[in-house]
Amino acid sequence: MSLRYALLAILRVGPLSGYDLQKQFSQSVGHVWHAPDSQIYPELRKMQADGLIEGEEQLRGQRGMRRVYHVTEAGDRAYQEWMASPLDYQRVRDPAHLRAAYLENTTPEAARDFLHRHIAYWESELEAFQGELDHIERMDSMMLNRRLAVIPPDEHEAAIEYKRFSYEGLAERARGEIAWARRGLALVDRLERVDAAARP
Amino acid sequence: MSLRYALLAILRVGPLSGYDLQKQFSQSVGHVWHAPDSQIYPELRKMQADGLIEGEEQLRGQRGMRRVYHVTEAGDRAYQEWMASPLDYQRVRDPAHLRAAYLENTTPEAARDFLHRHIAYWESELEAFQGELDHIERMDSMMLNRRLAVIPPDEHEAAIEYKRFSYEGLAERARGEIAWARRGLALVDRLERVDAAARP
DNA sequence: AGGCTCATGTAATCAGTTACATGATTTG
DNA sequence: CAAATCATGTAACTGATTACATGAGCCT
Repeated sequence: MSLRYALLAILRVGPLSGYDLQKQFSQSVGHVWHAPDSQIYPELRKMQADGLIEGEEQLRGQRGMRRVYHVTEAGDRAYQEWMASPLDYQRVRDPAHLRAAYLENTTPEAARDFLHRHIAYWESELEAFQGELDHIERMDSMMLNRRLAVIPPDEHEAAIEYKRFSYEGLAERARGEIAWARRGLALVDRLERVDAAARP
Repeated sequence: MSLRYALLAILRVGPLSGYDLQKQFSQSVGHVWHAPDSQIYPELRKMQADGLIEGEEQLRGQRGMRRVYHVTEAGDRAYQEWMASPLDYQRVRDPAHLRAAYLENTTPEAARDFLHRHIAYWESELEAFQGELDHIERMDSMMLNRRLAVIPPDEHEAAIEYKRFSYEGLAERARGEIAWARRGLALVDRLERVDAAARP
């Protein structure tokens, strides 16, 4: 149920159309919370029905139309309440560690393949996180600048630091996953040697 | 869709009733993949319909009944195929890092509260992982011993080592989250001091 | 007799994924 | 005029959550 709060967080900075929101999502916040357009549009409608946001229809050209949403007072309150409420941690459901726990059930080749893919996946994630951190460092993140434009200068540091804090946490997790999978590869090698020694 | 493979992984070791399976789940594998009984029973029925497992009705006392499932050849094949196929990484959806990225939108108190809860959550997870690692170390894990009983002795080491590998990865992640949240607490403090200095 | 554990589910709902569907506007 | 991008959705399905529902057997 965090989707609506993710949307509110972005909309609070300033009104956006569903389309623009979706773009922002796939960039910045998308690294933390993915949502396809087919989920965003209906959710915006529901949020409007719940009074959290309001949509304003704007004409684009002759017949083109777009709906620009802004956060209502009730929406802002709901967001604040969410920020101050305890997060509900959903139960673990970790396919990678599930598979890792049973790697002896497959061939060394399949085990290595799994671990190589795990490394590739987290390396690409890490690259994305690093990219965001670079944006923050160079202050050219579209999102961040939009946000900084609407808050007083003495709050800029906090906005920047928390964003960095969040992405550094993600980057560290990615590095941890990569290091873990590399140790896994070493383990596969070692067990294969043990196995070869046992049956000459 | 990993639930059925998690169930197969446990059932492959030996036949179990839905009830026993659920118990095993909530212990060992449950740390990696949570599933409530209301999901396990229907899934077992579906797996039977798909020919992956077979259930045998057993009487318990006069009228009591239990269905003991075992993996079919087709189920074993499906499991092997899954183990050799690339894992599908579902998109990120991380409420904690989402909130962290926007902590400047709330009060220092709420920010600290969030971080304290994050630490408490991951400390309890870490304790569970450590507990499992201790079981593995002392070789008194119910699950592990069940597994070791049905595989040849020269494969014992692999079974043990992969389990350790998996849980060590989880424990490390937990430690990472704790360290990250502690740095977050220090950041909240620092920003509060900056803020206090700015408006005397 | 009462409480615990064994044992098995159904029903309603929600969140998310995938595929499909359509059309206007801008830019080269 | 064609292609890219702007713009908005619907429909079918899957996987997971929550709440409800029931009853037998075992131990004290």
